[in-house]
Amino acid sequence: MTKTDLSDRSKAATSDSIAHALSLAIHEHRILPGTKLVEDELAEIYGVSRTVIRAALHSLSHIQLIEIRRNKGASVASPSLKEAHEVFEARELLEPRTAFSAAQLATSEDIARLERHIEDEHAALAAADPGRALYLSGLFHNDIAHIANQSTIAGFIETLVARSSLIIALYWRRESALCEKHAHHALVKSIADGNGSQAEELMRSHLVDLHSALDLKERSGRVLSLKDALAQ
Amino acid sequence: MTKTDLSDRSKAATSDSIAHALSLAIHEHRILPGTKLVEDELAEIYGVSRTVIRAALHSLSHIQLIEIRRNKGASVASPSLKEAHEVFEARELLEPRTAFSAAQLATSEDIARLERHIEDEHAALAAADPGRALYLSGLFHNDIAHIANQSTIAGFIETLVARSSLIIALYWRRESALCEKHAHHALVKSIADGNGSQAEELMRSHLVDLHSALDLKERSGRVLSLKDALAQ
DNA sequence: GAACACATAATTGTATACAATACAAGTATC
DNA sequence: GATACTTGTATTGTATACAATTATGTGTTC
Repeated sequence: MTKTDLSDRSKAATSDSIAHALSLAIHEHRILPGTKLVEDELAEIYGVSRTVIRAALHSLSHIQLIEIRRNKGASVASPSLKEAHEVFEARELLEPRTAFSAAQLATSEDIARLERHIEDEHAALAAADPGRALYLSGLFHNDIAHIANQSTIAGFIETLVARSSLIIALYWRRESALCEKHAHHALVKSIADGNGSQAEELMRSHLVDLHSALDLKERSGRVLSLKDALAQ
Repeated sequence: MTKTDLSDRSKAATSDSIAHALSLAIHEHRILPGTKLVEDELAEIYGVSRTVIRAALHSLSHIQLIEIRRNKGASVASPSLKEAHEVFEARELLEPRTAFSAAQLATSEDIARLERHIEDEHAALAAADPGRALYLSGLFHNDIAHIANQSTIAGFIETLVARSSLIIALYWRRESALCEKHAHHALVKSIADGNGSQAEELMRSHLVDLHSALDLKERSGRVLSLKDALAQ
């Protein structure tokens, strides 16, 4: 795949589309924590000027997916262990509530979408694409927050899920992610049944489960070249 | 006060300092919801190019203090009534928890700072500067979140407090803000006593109180000229 | 060979120029 | 007189040029 393919892919890349593409790449662990994001390099990759790259990078820094240090540039954030715990504590505070509300508000359409997420996630795992599975699993949580019709809290959860992806890249312990599938399935079932307090409790235990699957050890963190990582 | 005074005030204005100045002006209701923020105008006021103004505006838009619409520019956000309720619901979910933790972690230094906030707020009210009093009251809440040593959640609360200021500008019903002073005093006392569950409960009822002081009616919303509003 | 100073390159920060878009006012046409 | 069209102005979007800062490499000295 050539450079032209990248820059012409979507006719004119906006800062939003670039931020989204980078975010996706980070979510899917194609770009790992610590990777330097050089403006010129990205500008050439996406076929725009540094101006729009800078806007995209600033967006991502506001949700703490990347870190910008003055005169030093941007790199993919690597949350400390304290931050990692904080993120999951915040999720344990917010998400059980959204699961409760979602159970009361979900339409059959919502349920279908949630089930589709689970299927897609399963397919990604089957296709040996754990990065994509992780991304889809995040979408699942975001979707529940949106079903709960609390866009403010949903926004917070979105950033927490995004940072969770970084945290998982750094501190994940378990090998198999299959544990999640059951949890998500059970959650959807209780939401479909309109059983709010059960959904709340399932979400809480699911998050505690994820939280406890983190470990102190730092991951190796080999870093791909930017161009390869973004050439999807 | 001349234009030069403004642009030379802090030698070289950075996008951060400008974002902070604008944020303060919005907090203190010197700039009201709906006000258009024109880049050229701000660039001249602060003596920098549009480039740095744009960065500042984007920061503020990420915490939803202002709204940027493509090719339409920025204006101070005016949250809908639904958003207003959401913000306070989110605060009712997060802040009682931080109050609880703060009660367990606060040092005597922290307590002193909280008491100083209350005094400053009282002084601002006495000086017939309700905007500043509101800002200081927000700082009080942010401070508690920081004392709780949960920087992730503290960040969320900061944005919620900021948006609360917009909401109060639009939907405030009561005349006197004195009700708050007692609530804040009692909160500090229970935090100083290390009584977590009492602090938690006081915070919850304080927020419910604030929430219930909102009303449907829209406020008049006369808008100052930008230059006057920012010439402090 | 290690530590330092200095020159050079790479990268980010800011200002400015120009292009694209939106808004308003006026003009023509029916 | 109402509507559609055109033109002009204000404002934002993007690219580029240059300044400021940081990183890198090379020699020199001990």
